Amino acid sequence: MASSSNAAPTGPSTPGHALILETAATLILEQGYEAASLRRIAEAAGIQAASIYHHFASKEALLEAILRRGMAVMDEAFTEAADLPDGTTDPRRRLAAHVRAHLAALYENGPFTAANVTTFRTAPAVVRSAIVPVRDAYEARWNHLLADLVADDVDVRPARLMLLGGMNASVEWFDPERGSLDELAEVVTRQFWSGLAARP
Amino acid sequence: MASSSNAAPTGPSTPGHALILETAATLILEQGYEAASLRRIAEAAGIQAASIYHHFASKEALLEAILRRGMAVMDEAFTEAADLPDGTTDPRRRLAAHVRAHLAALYENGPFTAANVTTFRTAPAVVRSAIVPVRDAYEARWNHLLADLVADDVDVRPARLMLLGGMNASVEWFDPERGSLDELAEVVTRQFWSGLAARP
DNA sequence: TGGTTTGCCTAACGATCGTTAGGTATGGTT
DNA sequence: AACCATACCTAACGATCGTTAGGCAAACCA
Repeated sequence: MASSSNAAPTGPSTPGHALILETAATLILEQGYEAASLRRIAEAAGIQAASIYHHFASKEALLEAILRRGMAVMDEAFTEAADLPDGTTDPRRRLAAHVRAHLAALYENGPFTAANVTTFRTAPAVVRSAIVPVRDAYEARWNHLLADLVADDVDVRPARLMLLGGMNASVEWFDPERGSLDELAEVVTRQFWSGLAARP
Repeated sequence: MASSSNAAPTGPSTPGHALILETAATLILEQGYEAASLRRIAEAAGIQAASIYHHFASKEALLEAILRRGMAVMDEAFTEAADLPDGTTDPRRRLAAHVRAHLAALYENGPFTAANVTTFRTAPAVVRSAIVPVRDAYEARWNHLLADLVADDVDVRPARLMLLGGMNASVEWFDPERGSLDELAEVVTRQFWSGLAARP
């Protein structure tokens, strides 16, 4: 294999390149990968469909670039949440910071992260297997975090799946224009950490 | 309007009709609505694409029938879980029964319920708005249940969204052939009811 | 037994899909 | 001034899409 890392090749990042990427991510998020045709993406970006091929080798390559960037955003958010301003070790605080970071990535960084959540499952096999290791790495970071917060003998994987599943499902109902991201993060954290029974 | 209820028209339910429905649900769940073409569905069912139109008016009508049936399955499961054998009123028991029922509907009743989870968001607007009231009714039942289990002044809606989101997200990783549904239901219930902090 | 309905078929329609070939204007390099 | 890569364009390719028209055989009803 040519590379031993999952690092994104980032790409040229010229204005045209970035515009296509952003437009495609928006439309794919809204309509799904198959329904968002290259002609519709091109029209929304103000260019011709064939011009996309100057920047991306295929529609699948375009999707992979979108998903890869979405994962990169989430990974950066996790990293930033990991070093709290003061050297806090309070488990609930640390959890809250990462929850807030994941939700922020989902809603503040354009459609890249959200497209990751909604499109991955039905993406072409080639694309999916290219992204799988990146996904696994991100989920492993969550596993390590959660394992760090609770007793040693707890299997945190089911809890992680529920937490990420619950947060990601919020893209179906949460509107950052109408609701507060901080409130959402607080509700999610409280529910996940203390459960429903402990609710005041 | 012709009807004032959300009841499913059930349909003729002849063998051919049912086979198409089941085959289409499977393929749409696997590949998504757009990617699952009528020709592929027909081939998997052993008929010709045009023959589908003898049973369904359009591809959209086919999808709507699938989603409607999925919702019906979930609704029945909820109803059955509502009357516990003994007249139990223990909140956690009641919650556990409904969690188990929802997960069972997701995994034991073919691809109809799962297709509902994965396909709804990007379904054609006509189909989506036809299903929305059915969805709302189901979610309202959960709201009432949860409100019944906790103190009166608690807003249970965020908790419900996280619970259903977490359970539905399990279709991306849980394999009923390999894992126990009862165990999954127990883990979900415990996590949702008591939170991570209370975990032994 | 003749007529009608049911359940599928073949064949084809126009539209749209991802993709390719080849051209053109622009802007920097030598 | 000659050159060349960049960033788009127009035009078209074969394939596939949802859908329609019309036929044919078996089953049901009179």
